[in-house]
Amino acid sequence: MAEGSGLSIDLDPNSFFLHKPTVLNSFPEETKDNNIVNNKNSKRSSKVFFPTTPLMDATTASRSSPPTIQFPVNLNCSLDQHTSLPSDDHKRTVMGEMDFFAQKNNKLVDADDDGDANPIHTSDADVKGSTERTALELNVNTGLNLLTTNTSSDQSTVDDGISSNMEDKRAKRAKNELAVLQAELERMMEENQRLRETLSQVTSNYNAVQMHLVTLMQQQHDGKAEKAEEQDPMMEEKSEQKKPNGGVIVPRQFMDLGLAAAAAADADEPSLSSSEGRSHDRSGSPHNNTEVASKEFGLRKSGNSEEGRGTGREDSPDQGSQGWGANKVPRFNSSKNVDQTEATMRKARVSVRARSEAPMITDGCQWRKYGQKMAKGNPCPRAYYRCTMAAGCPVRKQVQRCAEDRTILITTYEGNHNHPLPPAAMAMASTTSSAARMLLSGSMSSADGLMNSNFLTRTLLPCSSSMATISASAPFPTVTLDLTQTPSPLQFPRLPGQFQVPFPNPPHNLANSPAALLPQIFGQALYNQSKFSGLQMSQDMEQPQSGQQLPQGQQNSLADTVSAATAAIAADPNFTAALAAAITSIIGSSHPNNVPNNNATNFTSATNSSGNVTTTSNSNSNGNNKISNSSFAAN
DNA sequence: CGCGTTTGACCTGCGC
DNA sequence: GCGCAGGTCAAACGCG
Repeated sequence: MAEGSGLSIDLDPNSFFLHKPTVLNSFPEETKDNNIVNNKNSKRSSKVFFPTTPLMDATTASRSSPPTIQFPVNLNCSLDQHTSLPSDDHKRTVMGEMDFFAQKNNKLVDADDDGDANPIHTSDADVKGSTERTALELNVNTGLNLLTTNTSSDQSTVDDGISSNMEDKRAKRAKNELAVLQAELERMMEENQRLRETLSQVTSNYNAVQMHLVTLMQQQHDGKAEKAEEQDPMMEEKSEQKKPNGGVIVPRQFMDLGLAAAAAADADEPSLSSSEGRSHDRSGSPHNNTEVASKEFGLRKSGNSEEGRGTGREDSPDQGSQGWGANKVPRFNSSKNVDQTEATMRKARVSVRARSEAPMITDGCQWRKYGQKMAKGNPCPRAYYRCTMAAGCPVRKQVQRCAEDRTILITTYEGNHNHPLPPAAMAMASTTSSAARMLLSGSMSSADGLMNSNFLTRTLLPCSSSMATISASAPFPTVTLDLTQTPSPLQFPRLPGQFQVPFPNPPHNLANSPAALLPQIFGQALYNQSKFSGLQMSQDMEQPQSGQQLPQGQQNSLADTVSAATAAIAADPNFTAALAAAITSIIGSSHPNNVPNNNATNFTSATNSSGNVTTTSNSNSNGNNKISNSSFAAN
């Protein structure tokens, strides 16, 4: 699939979407009503899983933000498929962002008008007309072949006129056709070649930037390390003690954190090494594969069972007294780093903001509601769900409507699934997992983390419009994928310290929009990015840990990647952007040691899976339930 | 009757 | 130490 770098892309209808039918309740606003509704619908909703919603077509795609980059790719063919839906074009309310796509369409249309059904025949005039096209495209379209073809055709026509011999005509026509085909073939080859070049160029650029980033980080880290050492000799001693190397490797450690996270997640998990962190380990839950976060929750759970309820708290287990603050300011102790990373991972969250009236986002997972509370500052109750696809699955999610805009569903995922996920769920899982991983990769220091994340995401999707934010300042490191229409970064109040990740899509209603795919794309892309980022460039990651990474996992990862790429293209109106994302994704997966998706891959650590459910019934008021709610009173 | 939701109670962490 | 808030548990409840 990765090889699929090929341009053929299969749209996977199984990607997750918001799914109306499955929805439980509509809006929290209808509080008590919701409760009732929920109850009634609950079963159904919970049981509906892999909804196959029709992929959005070009229609939705056209909504993307204005392309900031034009990818030197001749999208004619692809576009034709997607854009050939006139009805859609009409229906869709074109957003400003569509411009790019519109242009494409226009171009195509123009071409058609010219009577050249075949791009190859595109005349020079056409080429000239399309000022927007990239040089590459121009070249392609200009068609060397065209010359050839034309030449031959011209000659033939002339000949025909002269000779007036039918057979000759036929022969010449055949020749012409052949020539055309050859020309097209040649053109395709050339185009292919260009794409490869572009790809390589992008790759090289990426690497360069990455290296630069790493360098900067190292420098920054060095500075911090020095300070830390100066301030806390004790720490230094400890670190020395624990470090075989004597803690000389500070800079590297920093980088390893990301790795550690990955490694911890990937490797530790399965092997269950015996370090303290693992003490909480748990359980009998099948740590099958690499459940990165599953650990987290698994820990929590098993921790509960083993250590008592109190320990169940995610925080306490490994870090002892350290709170999140500790996590934010990582120490440079190798073993500790790992632990901390794990802890961080446990707490890392991926939040998805989706504007949708649809009560539910079908993410392919099964959820069971285990609680609901009124959260401070939000009239809408927050519902707590836990993944029930497998016993002991640590993944949980919180669903709450945005107080400011109740059409927005905020779903927050925690943990990694400890079980195989269906394709539909895989997408989201990989997304969230990737996001979380990315976040963690930069969680060492909030600043760095943010920078990294931002960098990664930006690198990934240079196009614009914000879709994701990363907040290390929040109680829990959180990556927010904003799938709501967010043309302007300022639209949503952002926490200080948040970075926006550029996303090309202005999703509208997740239920039917490509927005649903964004997280997937985002995650996958991020994941891939992170894989290659210096942060997680560890061998651990790149070289599938023996036994840890199942071949199948790799396959899955590839599949994931491809699906993500596909989704990106399918969902994103801005094809160039989508293509860029796809390529990025492909690059990631095709990387030498293509890091198997720790997450997405098989059962692994797919961190989160998601689905939004609006819900609500109210019930537990926050705070101690002492403050009785009206609903409580009812009870 | 089984399963999922509801919801009051409980636990923990944090800030004052 | 107290209160608040977030999160979870688990008995009760409702639905199919």
